[in-house]
Amino acid sequence: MPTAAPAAPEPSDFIRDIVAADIASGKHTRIHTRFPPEPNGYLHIGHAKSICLNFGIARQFGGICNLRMDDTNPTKEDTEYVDSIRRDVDWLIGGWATDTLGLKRVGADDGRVVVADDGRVVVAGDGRVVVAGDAEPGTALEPFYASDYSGRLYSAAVRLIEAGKAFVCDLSAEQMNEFRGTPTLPGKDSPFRGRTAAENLDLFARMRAGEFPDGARTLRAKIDMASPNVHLRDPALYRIRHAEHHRTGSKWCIYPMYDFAHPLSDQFEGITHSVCTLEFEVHRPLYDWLLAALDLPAPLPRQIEFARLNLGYTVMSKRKLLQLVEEDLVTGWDDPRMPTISGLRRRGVPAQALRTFATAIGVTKFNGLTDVAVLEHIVRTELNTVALRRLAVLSPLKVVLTNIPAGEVIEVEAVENPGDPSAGTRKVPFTREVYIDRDDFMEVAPPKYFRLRPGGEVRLKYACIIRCDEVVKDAAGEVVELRGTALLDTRSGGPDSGKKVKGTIHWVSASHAIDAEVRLYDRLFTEELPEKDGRDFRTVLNPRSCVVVQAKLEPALARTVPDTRYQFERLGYFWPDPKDSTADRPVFARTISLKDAWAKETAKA
RNA sequence: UGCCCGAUGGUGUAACGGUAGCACAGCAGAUUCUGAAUCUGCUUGUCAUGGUUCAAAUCCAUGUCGGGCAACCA
Repeated sequence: MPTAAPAAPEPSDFIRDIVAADIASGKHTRIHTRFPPEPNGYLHIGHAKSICLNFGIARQFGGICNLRMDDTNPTKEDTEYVDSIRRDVDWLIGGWATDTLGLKRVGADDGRVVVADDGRVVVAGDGRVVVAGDAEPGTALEPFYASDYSGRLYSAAVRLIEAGKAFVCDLSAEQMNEFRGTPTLPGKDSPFRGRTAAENLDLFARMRAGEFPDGARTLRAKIDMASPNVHLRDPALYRIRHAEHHRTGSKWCIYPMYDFAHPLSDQFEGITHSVCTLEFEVHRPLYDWLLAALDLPAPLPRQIEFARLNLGYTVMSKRKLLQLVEEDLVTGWDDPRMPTISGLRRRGVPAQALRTFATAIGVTKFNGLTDVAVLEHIVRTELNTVALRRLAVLSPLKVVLTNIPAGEVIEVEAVENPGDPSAGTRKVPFTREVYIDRDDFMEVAPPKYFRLRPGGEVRLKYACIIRCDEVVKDAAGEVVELRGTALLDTRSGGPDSGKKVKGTIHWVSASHAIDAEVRLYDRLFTEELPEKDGRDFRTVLNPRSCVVVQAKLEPALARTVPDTRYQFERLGYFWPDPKDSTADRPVFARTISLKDAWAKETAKA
């Protein structure tokens, strides 16, 4: 295994500045963040940014980051998503922040996370360690679930009612919309706003008991219908939903809203910094109001917002990704063209590359568009250091080297990784008949073309220089074969090995090559902004986002090592598709192409 | 047009009242048994206008532009 890159300096951003200041001022003596996805879709690279931020902060400040399923809407959530989220988080932070992953003992619920005398985080009243890295071996751990807090959330709502700060409202959804006013016009008080605490308590209990149908009543905060912030205009806290919840089953028929459940979940878990995206900025006054209204003890969690990731040549919202999946525009959530974490993983992108990317793009409140070239560059850099070099021909053109006797096998030595001598070398068979890529031969070539042309010479990497003597065509005039001479004295290590030619190309021995399907992935969309000016992103799908070819590979590729990345020399980084590749029928996926200065040159012309 | 937030090269980000830096992209060259990698060099920026100050990207005011907010979603 190559040694890890030297430890990068810890990142710095305005959120980490706040965290550091809160420690310096003594406001907090420990740091606790959380990553709270709703299990209604797969995680994508935007979530990766958030994961790296939240776990990165925990790591940097010796704290913990809880994984919490924000599952307060039974109609949208599913255990398939819970499982995928767990997998993706484990993979992304594996070996990096696993020690900071906050989980809880399976079944432990309604537990307040507190710090014990020895500094360990435990669930109060339970006493069990909940940090994954600290857990006793064999302890079954699971993420936190907002739905586990149903009981305590309900109690908090009751207290709010008792304090006269919440009321049961009989307005329908449409009526509530009318009463809310508009951003420019103040709203009107609900006619049910004046109900007594006793009446509210009774009604809320009956809501819970299932006496009313869906939508019949809500529990609302009593704040200010004239507030310029519409989220403060007596927002709904609980709604009636007679629905099966993926976790609590039919135990509850009332479910808390995000604005009610989230700040309280944070507080229950002892979260110190609740980091979320910009669209929740206007919710922050409500977040703070709720914690204050319940008179909860300091230090209270603080919500901080940052800009979500926007990446070129892709779409990012769960809704659109779901659409791609449901309309079979891709093969699934883990299609290697998807910006999902599972898609990127299957594509062959290392977790470390995603982490490096998350750090590289920074954290601010500016809503920008990140150039996908940054991601591509980081993936190449990461792979370049670890990938084993291999020879592979994607579009084979046979070359017969007439001066090599049929049946003779010349073993040439090839380096595994030029940047890592310890990776060693391997033998590659070189014979009379080889395949080269069609791109590496031109019958009529421009002056700056360095590869093979009639009468020209080129070096076969690791072997020797060859000369093209004859071009064989079929009836249609297509080039079907080349015949040439191997200049054996120019062999690597041979007497004329120092001879210079402009070009060096890759090749495989025709008789030794193995056949394999190779999937050449490219950007999913042809436009950097798929939805620019309101256009339907489906109209700019890249028809060449997955090009499948039958390739000829050097024999060493018959045996691949799990989790190993390969560079097909001069082409790009590849690895066996973890789902579809078998020993009988190898399937390789291109993670990313190599930079191609020649392609750029020809594109200019 | 009510409230909230933001604005630094093409893109993303740093500079926390004192030399506008870094990365990507781009361009030019060196090197190369990968037209990769590596190495050199270069181009390009503080939204505008006022104000405070010895000194402003930074503080203040106004404007401009961009984003967010009116689910019983999160």
